[in-house]
Amino acid sequence: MPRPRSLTQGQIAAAALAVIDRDGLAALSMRTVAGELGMSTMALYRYVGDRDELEGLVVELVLDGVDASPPPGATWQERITVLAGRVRERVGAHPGVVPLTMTHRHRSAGILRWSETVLGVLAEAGVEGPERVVALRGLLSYLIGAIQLEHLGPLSGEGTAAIAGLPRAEFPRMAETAGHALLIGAEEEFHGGLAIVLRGIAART
Amino acid sequence: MPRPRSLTQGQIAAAALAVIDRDGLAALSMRTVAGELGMSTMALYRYVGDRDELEGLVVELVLDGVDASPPPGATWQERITVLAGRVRERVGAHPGVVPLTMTHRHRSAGILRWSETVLGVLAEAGVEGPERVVALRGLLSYLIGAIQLEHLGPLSGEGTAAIAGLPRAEFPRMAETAGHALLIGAEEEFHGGLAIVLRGIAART
DNA sequence: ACCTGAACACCGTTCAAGT
DNA sequence: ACCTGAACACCGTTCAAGT
Repeated sequence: MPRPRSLTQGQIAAAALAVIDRDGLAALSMRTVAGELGMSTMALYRYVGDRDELEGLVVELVLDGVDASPPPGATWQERITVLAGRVRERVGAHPGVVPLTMTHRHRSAGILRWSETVLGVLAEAGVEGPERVVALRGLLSYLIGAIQLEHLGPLSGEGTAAIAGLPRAEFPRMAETAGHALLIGAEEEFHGGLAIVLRGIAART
Repeated sequence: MPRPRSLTQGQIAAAALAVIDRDGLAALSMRTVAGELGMSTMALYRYVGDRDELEGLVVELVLDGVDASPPPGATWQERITVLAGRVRERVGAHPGVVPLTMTHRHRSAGILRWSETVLGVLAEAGVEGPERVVALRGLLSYLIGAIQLEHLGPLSGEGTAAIAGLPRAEFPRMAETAGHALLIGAEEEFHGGLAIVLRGIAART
């Protein structure tokens, strides 16, 4: 652990995030971040152990920006929806960091506070014990998958193009489904899937 | 597109997968794969356009191994559970490729056949039209998130350690939940979350 | 025609040297 | 004490040359 002087770890993270937002994740390197800060490459190592830690700081910066305060909403379903939407919007504002969020997610105190709030709402819904663990992890799994699907899935329409070119005889349902898929926006899709998970939590045996 | 002679793209993919399985994803490079095949680095470019395409071939090799045939099961829920389990097992057998599956998923014809089968089961369940699109994407989102959480989440217990060290006063629910989480295995967690999604699909309005 | 090695422009990181 | 640039061991990929 180095002892920062002229800069804070937060400023390092902000510079790295600026590089990612402007030039994409592929452009992130110790050299580009140092350049963004107007310092030598090696000076970075005074604030950060290695590249992995730098990535962790970026994820922390993004996820700490997620509002973890008790959400509005008449029902617990509405409140969870607000909470899930906050993560989706925050991460969606920095799509370049999406591939980093999975591996470095645990470093954010903000996302832990967010999880605490989610657990509180689940408790209000009457979900207790191990059932609540499964509900939280299920919710988290959906959230992670949905956000990745939204931002890394199509890759400039390559996926939908592949499906469109499928032989109808062999893939009758996929062809039919592709037609419907065009009518559904990302927002609607996300909330439709989330509604499934929420109904599943509500309809517990 | 080069014209392979002595080797097929499948053999290239198998060599790359062998490197990943043995030494991890970080060890994957054009040089190590070429070495695995006993050929010069540049000879690889006769079979593959670039590194990105090589990664795509590996994902294809893994996902094409997913059985897409009509699954056994008395109810549609059981049949979807079997289908989801096949993906989880196949990917879980090669955890190093997990980070690659998201970006290259669309290249696999096997996963398209799998999706076709899933859509067929959803149709048997009476899920139709845009609702079926949302159900498939929701299921896929859960599957992606759950598999990633299982294989990239803790990172050698770092995550659970972070949660265990949380101040109880500020995170009462997380502390309580962490205790329950220890009692639940990965298998149970996966199927518990999947059951939530399936109940949500069944309980549609 | 197929394959090769040298070379180029990048990486992350180490280390000895500067102030 | 803090910061620097050269250097090392890697990358992916280009290209001219070999058979």
